[in-house]
Amino acid sequence: MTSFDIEKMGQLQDPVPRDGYKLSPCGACTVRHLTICGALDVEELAQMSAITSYMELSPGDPLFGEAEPADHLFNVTAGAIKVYKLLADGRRQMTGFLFPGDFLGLANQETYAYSAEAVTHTALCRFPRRKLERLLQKYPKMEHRLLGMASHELAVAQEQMLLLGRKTAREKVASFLLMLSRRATQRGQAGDPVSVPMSRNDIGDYLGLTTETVSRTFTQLKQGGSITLLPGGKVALADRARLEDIAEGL
Amino acid sequence: MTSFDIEKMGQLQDPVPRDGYKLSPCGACTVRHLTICGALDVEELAQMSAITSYMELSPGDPLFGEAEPADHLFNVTAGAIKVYKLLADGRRQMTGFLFPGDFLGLANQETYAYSAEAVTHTALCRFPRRKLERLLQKYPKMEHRLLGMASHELAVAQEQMLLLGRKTAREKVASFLLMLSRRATQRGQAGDPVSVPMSRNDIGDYLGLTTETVSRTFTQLKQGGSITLLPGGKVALADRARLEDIAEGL
DNA sequence: CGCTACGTTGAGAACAATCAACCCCGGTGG
DNA sequence: CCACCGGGGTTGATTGTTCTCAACGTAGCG
Repeated sequence: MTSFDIEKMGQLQDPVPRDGYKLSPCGACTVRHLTICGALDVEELAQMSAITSYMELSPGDPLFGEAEPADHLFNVTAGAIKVYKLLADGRRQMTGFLFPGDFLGLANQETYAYSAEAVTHTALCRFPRRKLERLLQKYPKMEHRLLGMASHELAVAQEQMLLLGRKTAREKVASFLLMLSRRATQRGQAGDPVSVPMSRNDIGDYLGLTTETVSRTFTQLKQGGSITLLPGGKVALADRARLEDIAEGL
Repeated sequence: MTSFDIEKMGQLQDPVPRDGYKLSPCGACTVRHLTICGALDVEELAQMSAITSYMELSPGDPLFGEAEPADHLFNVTAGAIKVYKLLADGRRQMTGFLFPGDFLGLANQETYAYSAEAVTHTALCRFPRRKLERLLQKYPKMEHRLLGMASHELAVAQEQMLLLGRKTAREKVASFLLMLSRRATQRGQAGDPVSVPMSRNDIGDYLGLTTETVSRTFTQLKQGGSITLLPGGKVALADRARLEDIAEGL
């Protein structure tokens, strides 16, 4: 599915208000302040709108693949995207999960360095790379904002390296749940029962573990009283302080 | 040691030519094209020079620590820097090794997100953050270049996540040696015998392994005919094609 | 009403960690 | 001069966390 379908929005995690949506979607965007568009004045926003198209993805739909021409950049407005790299034999490393307000598609090369695929039903804004670059050139403020976002991504990536290289399974899972909770809070969603929309297998590929180990570790944290597993892919952080300690290796 | 000492330069890996060094060091900089300074015209370069100071570090000297105020940014001009994050109990994850032409100190926060320390005798250019930011504001071209560098760092970080999360010890070490070789070539140094200036322990902390496993894996690659260990911390890539295959998991 | 995908749990295997010994080299001081 | 010391590197024996292989339960869907 690549066209914008207002009727489906009701199913999304973060429904966008209908009022004036088609004419000025950015004006109604609830996650604008989180992303590159948050830096813009009215005129700039109008120019962004002019080059933006909208799309939706169903769970499992690919957004783009590694080594494809990097012709577009995207902003997630609802749902969740997973981003990953593969080895020749199929081993997969998730490099990130993206939620509303997150930006993706930055590529130094002419091709994407990773693949992206929808986790849930997802809505995105799409910007043609060439046109966005012209805009960045015209409005250095936007490029400045983008640099800030890239710096932040870099810090997150380094934190993830620490997790992958040096944390135990238990520490990894605790860190993961806290990360999801913090990010949900940042975009104004519930941080305590936290929504965990991705599969155990996806989580494993994000944490450098197998499905089975993730499952066992959830069970272990549950039996230790740190978390409660709720229906609908929700997890209650029964003892957040304890989870924080576990995540830090204490 | 924090002052620039021209007499010591002869000991460095990448001696900087003396001609006109003190007056216009940037003009003589051999790694300028690799970094932010490569985008500049004469006038801009003069302004960069005006805010730049120079420093040297001996092996083991700290450059800055995690959570310190991020008051400066740096450019490595000779030697090697290691960058790492720590867990409370001392577990360490190296997030990168920096060589001549590499840039460090980008921080979204007011504090550094990691620690940096010299591996070998190292020379750096130092830029006060505030002053550099003013320059970036004045010359958007510089900020554009910086965004390109940050995007590249991000791609490198994702590759490293794939390594940490999904590669075996053997694949990690092969990937590491090839990475060192490629980067040496990029900055115009020998790519085969490749210089490996850091300790086994540092390598382990970079690859998410222990010293012993790194050592054993070197031995194994040596006995398999893929590499030869040379004196002076050099490694010959006896069978590069085979190393490439190993690194990719084939 | 099966079928499939996902999650959980168990048993055993494997890879890397840990604990330990030893070597080599360079520096230091008797 | 040389014995001693300490750090880094290598190798060996053993342990242990996580992976692998396998079975089974459950929920959603055709």
